[in-house]
Amino acid sequence: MSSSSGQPQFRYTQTPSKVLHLRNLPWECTEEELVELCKPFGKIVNTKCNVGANRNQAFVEYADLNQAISMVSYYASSSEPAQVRGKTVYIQYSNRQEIVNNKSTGDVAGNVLLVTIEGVEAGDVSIDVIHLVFSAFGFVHKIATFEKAAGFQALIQFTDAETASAARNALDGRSIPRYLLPEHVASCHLRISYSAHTDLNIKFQSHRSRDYTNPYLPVNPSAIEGTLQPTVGADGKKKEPESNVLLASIENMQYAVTVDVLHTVFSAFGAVQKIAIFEKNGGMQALIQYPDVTTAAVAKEALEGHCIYDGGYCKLHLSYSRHTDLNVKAHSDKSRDYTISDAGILSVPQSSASGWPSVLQPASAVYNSSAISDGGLSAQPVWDANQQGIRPGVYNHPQVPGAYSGQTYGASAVPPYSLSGTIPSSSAGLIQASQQMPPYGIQPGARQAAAPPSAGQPPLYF
DNA sequence: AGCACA
Repeated sequence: MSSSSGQPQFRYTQTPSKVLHLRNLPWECTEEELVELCKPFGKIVNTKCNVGANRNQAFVEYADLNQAISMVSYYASSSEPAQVRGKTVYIQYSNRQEIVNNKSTGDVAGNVLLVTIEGVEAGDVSIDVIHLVFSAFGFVHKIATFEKAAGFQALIQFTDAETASAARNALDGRSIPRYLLPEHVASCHLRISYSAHTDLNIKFQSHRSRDYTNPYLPVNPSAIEGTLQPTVGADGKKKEPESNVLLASIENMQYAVTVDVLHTVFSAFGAVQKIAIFEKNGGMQALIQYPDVTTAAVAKEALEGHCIYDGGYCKLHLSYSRHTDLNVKAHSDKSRDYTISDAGILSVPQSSASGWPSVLQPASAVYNSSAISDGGLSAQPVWDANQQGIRPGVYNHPQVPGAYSGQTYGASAVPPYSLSGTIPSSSAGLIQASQQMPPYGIQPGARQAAAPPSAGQPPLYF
């Protein structure tokens, strides 16, 4: 019904409030960054960030209404939009007059944690992965997982409330390391509270529940991975069926990744037919279509976990798409169809039979970061298409023990509790040291908005 | 890019 009183306010008729509503924040935005953005305009008395389905909204409450007004009016007339990590932030008055923070109300510490694993489906995170992550804090007695409206959840029973709270404090708001997750999962944040339970009643060992105190508990036959379950590898990761189309998610995207950049990178393995870029979960993803599965598999194998840019920037995570033929605009800033263009567009050499790219840079340049650090203004191109330096050795050992490489975690006694809400801090160093991808001579973002950090502007993540 | 569910 069309009520006149309870009607949501129209965009341009919002009454000022000392609470501001900020949208389009990066999902990993911290309270500090929020305060940094807002404090020039007045005293901030309260914040609430990572709000909304995508965790990309926030609220900021000023001490005084005029301070909120000054921020809104400043950015209303500013030529530079409000930004956090390069993303334009949209600011408006909240339709509420104060931030309601119910921080852990009635949340009594117990020995059982209720963990909501956000952004994943039940099949994405195995119970073994959950066990691995939480075992770092003490003996995990029992785990029960289930799906609710809130998403995929798990009850995790520890010996006592002290252990449980240690796990909660360390892991709440953080993310399960990527290497423990299927490649298509962009982010996976843990929201942890205490359960009212003290002892879980686990009936069967199954893919949904586990009792580690009772090895004699029967295995539920109906709960064993059956025909409807996705193919699961030995490491418990879901395996997508192979495809000629790769899904790339790009982590730590400090520089603009354009269609052209992706084309350069992925063409090293064969003719790229189509590319489409889109936003998902606040991050960037792209679909890259090859003519065949084999080429896609080679590209996936070679590029997975590698970074487009030196220094851990624009790290690629690849999985097989369900698509086989993309329907994209022939030429836009977010997509390209190379199959219908003029002859000669497929100028990049086909991949050799060995599968190794033929356009790679000599290894000496692998650690040459000039393309980035001098702002892309380097006089000599870092990469020359005519220079056919192939160094397979570089690619034969892209992984280093302990790196986030997907196979080594089982051996590692210490889980990477760099499990940061943003980028695993240890990850950057590993990449820099060993997991680098050759710089394909890409000039970042064609010198557009996303200029690389200059000397006076250090990268954010170090 | 569009208002918080603990």
